[in-house]
Amino acid sequence: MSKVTPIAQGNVKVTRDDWLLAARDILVRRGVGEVKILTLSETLDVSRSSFYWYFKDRTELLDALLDDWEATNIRTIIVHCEMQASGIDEAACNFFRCFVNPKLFDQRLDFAIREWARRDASVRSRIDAADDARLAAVIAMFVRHGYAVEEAGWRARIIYYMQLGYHALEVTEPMETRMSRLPGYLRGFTGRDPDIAVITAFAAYAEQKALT
Amino acid sequence: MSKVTPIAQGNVKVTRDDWLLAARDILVRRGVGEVKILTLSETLDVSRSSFYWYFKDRTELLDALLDDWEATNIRTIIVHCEMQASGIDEAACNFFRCFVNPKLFDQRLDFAIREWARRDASVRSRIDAADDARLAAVIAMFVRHGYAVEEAGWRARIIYYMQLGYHALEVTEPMETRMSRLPGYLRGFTGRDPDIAVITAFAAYAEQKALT
DNA sequence: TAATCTCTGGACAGATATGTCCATTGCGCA
DNA sequence: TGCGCAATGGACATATCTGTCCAGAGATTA
Repeated sequence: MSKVTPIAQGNVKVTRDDWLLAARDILVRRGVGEVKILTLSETLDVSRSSFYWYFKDRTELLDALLDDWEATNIRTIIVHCEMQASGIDEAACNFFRCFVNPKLFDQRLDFAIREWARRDASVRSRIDAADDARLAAVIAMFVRHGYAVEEAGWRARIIYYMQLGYHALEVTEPMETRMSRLPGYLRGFTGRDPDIAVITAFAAYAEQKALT
Repeated sequence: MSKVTPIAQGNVKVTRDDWLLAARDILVRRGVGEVKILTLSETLDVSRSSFYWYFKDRTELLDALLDDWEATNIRTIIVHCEMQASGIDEAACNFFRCFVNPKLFDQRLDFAIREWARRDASVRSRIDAADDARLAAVIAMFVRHGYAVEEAGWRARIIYYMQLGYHALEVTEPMETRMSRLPGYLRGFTGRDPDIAVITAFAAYAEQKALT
């Protein structure tokens, strides 16, 4: 009687995706090093051996996580840069909206991968390729709106770096505080989303004429 | 004869600082998770027990690394922001020079700490405090050069984020490539240092009048 | 020379991972 | 109802890392 239903409450089967999701959660919150089969099996309330039915070994799981990341965080940015837009301001807003929407682009996942890359050369080269591809898309966006390639490359780097740095901080201050820091001439834009602050910062910058 | 001189070549004593330096090296290159006493003892070619003479346990070593980081990477930025300067451009250059000089500010160490913070709340609060202190110094710099507090806070964030993002990428492209991407009107500034590119980018931006 | 202090090596115990093997459960289907 | 297979649990072997204990090597000092 003490072992009637091992699959107690949920009675739902643990799928490959469950392992993957749990792993991704740990990856994001604690880093690759903490993605351990033992830990995952405990959160899923399943024995470790079950893992080896779905995956050959830990490496196969990690590879799947990388693929998952590429699907989420690369294509999205590129697509958003290529969206139809009437002017550079609108185009830039497309870009930033995707960067800022956790359903489209998971910045914490992105940083978890960056950390991972520091100790794994193959991951390093994959994220380098990702950065290149994204940057190329942003550059193309500027070029499409009339900037010379040289100038476009420069501007693309400024906003891309700025956006990464913004996320690197994992800014957690409440919306009101952040809003109150905005200069008056930007506050009109900020009704919708706290992170729109970054968008408007760039939009204001982009409005400037190139220096000569 | 097989064990004559255990302390083979160097014959130099392993000091507490040796442990600390080795640990810091691993921390920067591989992350906290890889800072292991066993690994360190192997690189130092000494038995593990020696470690416990200098440190109570692994935690004490990690605490020491945190203190080391605070001494290196916080005070420096603040001091450089407070340096005497004739105008905002010169002041900003002071700020960026320190950010860019690995002897004054180790950005890889900074990111290693950020990664660590993701899985340790106490580290999280220390790096949050560090970011606050640095940002406050940059804001003060702008204020000292005539910007209103609100505007200063805004500008400080833009350059601080941008600088972090620049480092997040661990940019490794050769100097010529990077230089060739600079727009002509900036290229005049770039004789001295590859990373001056970032400085001039900001300097150009800072020259702009506030929008109204 | 002898006593003392600093530091190190090696043995031991215990915690935490990974991966393998195999018996067994329970669901879908003939 | 019973068969077969997808999926799981539990035991086992092994690796890696931490921390403790203690004997003892070397240098320093009395």
